[in-house]
Amino acid sequence: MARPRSFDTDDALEKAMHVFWQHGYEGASLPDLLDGMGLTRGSLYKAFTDKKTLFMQVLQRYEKQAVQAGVAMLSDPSVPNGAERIMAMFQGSYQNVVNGDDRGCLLCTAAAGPSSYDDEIAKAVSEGLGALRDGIYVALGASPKHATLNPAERGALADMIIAQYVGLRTMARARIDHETLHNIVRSVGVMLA
Amino acid sequence: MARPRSFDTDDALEKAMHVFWQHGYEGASLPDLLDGMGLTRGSLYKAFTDKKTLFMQVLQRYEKQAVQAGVAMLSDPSVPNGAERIMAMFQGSYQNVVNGDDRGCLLCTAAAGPSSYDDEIAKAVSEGLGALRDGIYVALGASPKHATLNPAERGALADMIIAQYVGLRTMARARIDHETLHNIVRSVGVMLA
DNA sequence: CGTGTTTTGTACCGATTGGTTCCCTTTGCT
DNA sequence: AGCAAAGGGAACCAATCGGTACAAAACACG
Repeated sequence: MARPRSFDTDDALEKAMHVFWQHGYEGASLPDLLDGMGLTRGSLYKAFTDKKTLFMQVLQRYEKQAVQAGVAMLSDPSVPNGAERIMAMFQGSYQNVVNGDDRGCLLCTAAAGPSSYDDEIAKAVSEGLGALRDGIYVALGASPKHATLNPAERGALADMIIAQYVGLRTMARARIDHETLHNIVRSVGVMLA
Repeated sequence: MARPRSFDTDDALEKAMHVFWQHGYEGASLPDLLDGMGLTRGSLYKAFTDKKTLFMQVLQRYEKQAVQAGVAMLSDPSVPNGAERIMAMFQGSYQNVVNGDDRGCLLCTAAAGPSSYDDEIAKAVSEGLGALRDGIYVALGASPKHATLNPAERGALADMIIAQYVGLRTMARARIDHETLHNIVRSVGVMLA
């Protein structure tokens, strides 16, 4: 019927995700996105409506990708002890920093930023963190030490662990020294052991 | 010698702090600050050089005020059990939210924002959180259950608790539902008990 | 090989950003 | 009274913000 798109939408979205991941929602300017995605204004607006809509799609993608990866790790049956799965998640976050990636977590950055005034973003962030929390809840069920907790207590514990996770990744983004970050992970391990 | 200032510098700084607290560093525009501080561009730039310098002074003020208040609470001898002091800090943060203040913690917001690319801000944030961490460390020393920990373990535990604190306040800013926030505080209590 | 439809690139838009400059007023001190 | 120093207000600045308009280019289909 007409001229086909010369770029892959999914690929462009992936690139946009990395731009937002690094600069945050407000910190990512149109030129930043254009550069990172490798396309021009006309194409971006035709394909993604506007910056906010693009960010919402990026958030959705991040959830489907990073969050689901975390949830998968948290319900990995090849690690029988759920507490160890949770530890693996924290250690993975720390490893990211050691490997030079101190962008933190896109969701956590958005939580401190646009979530405070934009209801849509707040809702998406809340859902993403909620999914992670549920994954932790499941993992706790596979931990001998915590499986005996009643659901309310176990849920509250999952909420607390999510808070630790948000704290860790936010502090990583702030480039807090590695030793402190390592201590956090280590102490989480002690707490769950 | 010359005309004296018609506004109180300290008072203006206090007002600037609240503007930054609500909007974050990047989110606070000059007009926002001018309105909130009740002065004009000329006066602001003459007294505070520029936005960044103003923010650094605000950060310093926040440390001298909010952080020191937290540290004071954490070393309050009228509460003999240090763990209870830590709990009081978490409960205070939750109470803020219940009372309608969901601005979170200025330091935590800065951690997720400009700290990622501005070394000066990162340093100030790191120092502020460090002071709070040291306060927690001291409080743990006054907790029967934790005083026996060796210094390294106790320090690592303090680091972990700071991460929980950053997480809690960041999630508060993202307007996560009160029940979840309450669960976090409650579970911290269970953990420390 | 047109023709119609869509993408693409660019020029452009008004609004807003942080920051400067200027002039006038107000003050303190001699 | 008069001078020097500083404050206050507003006009002004270039740069950048997110977003739009439009013409040219590229493809699918008859």
